[in-house]
Amino acid sequence: MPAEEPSTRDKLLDAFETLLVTEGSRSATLDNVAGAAGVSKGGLLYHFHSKDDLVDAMLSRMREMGERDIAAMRTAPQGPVDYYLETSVDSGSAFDRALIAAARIAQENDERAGNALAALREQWFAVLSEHLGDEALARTIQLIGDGLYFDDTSGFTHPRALEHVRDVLARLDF
Amino acid sequence: MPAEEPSTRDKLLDAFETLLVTEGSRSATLDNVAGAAGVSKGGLLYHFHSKDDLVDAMLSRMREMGERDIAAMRTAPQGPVDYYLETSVDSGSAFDRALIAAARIAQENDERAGNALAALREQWFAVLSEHLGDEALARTIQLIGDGLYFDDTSGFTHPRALEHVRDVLARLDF
DNA sequence: TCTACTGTACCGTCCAGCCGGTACAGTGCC
DNA sequence: GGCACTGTACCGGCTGGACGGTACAGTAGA
Repeated sequence: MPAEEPSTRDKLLDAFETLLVTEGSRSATLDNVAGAAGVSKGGLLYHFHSKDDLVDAMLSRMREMGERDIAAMRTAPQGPVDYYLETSVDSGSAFDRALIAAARIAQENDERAGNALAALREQWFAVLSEHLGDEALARTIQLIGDGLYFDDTSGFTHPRALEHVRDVLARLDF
Repeated sequence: MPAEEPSTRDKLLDAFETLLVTEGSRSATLDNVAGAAGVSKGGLLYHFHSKDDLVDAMLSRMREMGERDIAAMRTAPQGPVDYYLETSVDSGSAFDRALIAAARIAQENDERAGNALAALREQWFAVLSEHLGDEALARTIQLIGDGLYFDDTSGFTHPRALEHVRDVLARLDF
């Protein structure tokens, strides 16, 4: 089937996230978001009554994707650890973009974004910890995942980072 | 000797960093920075001709602290690995604050900040890699450090994170 | 007719940067 | 010592533009 054209509402959320990720929160203005989505400012404010509304909607969409991600992690054929690490290297997926966007919002002292991210992190940790039966190792792997994320979002990505991590983790044979 | 009162110039840089770290780049306006430093906006602009100037000065100060940090890491009694991990858990030091502030600036697509951070990271990696003689392990440890940083700056800190990392690294007996 | 917009015209506030001024500690010179 | 002047450190009012948000009239398609 042909890829369905996303709704204007989703295009606006996509544009908001993309601006946050690629240019930071100062560039994510209503005018810029509307422009990037190919919509007028009036059109944006038709769908979202305020910037806060836009943030809420973005976080809701992220939570939904988060639930699907946790489920996928639990049932991943390569196991949760490898699934987690792989998806921590920014694949450019919609979920990754949403996560980074939420982190940007959280940095501006936004509790909603902070809480949403914290909740997700707890779930990831729970799956890792449950699977490994080793809290220290689960914590360490989550830290490595955080590092991979941080590097990607800061432009410090090393092409062989994931390979190196796998190499080291293999020595621990858990 | 009594603690010397920092110069107005340094107070302004401190205030700029603190605002970036605690409230994000949107709050780090010239008015807010001046106010937080107990100076008028005119006073701020006497010392720094523009916001760009303020960023340049902040990065210069960070680079100086960075050189001292790399030197300290090389000669640390507990070894560079532990030194690196310990200082990755935000101690609230001036250097930590500068690093986080620079990361915030870098997120707004600022090449100067991005390059300054990248240069520092290369040096940290070089010391780790040299000391360990193991690129994969050095990379992994740097990722863990990045994760510790990311968590701290995002409010996700786990009190026993460092302890857990030490536990896992001990199993690798390098 | 209803939904989903466009486009324009605003408003009040915030923001970066500019500029005229003030205070005051020196410094050179008669 | 007295005067003229310089440089440093700062104040605070102002401007032009950006920003979030409001209001509303119009329109194209289902």
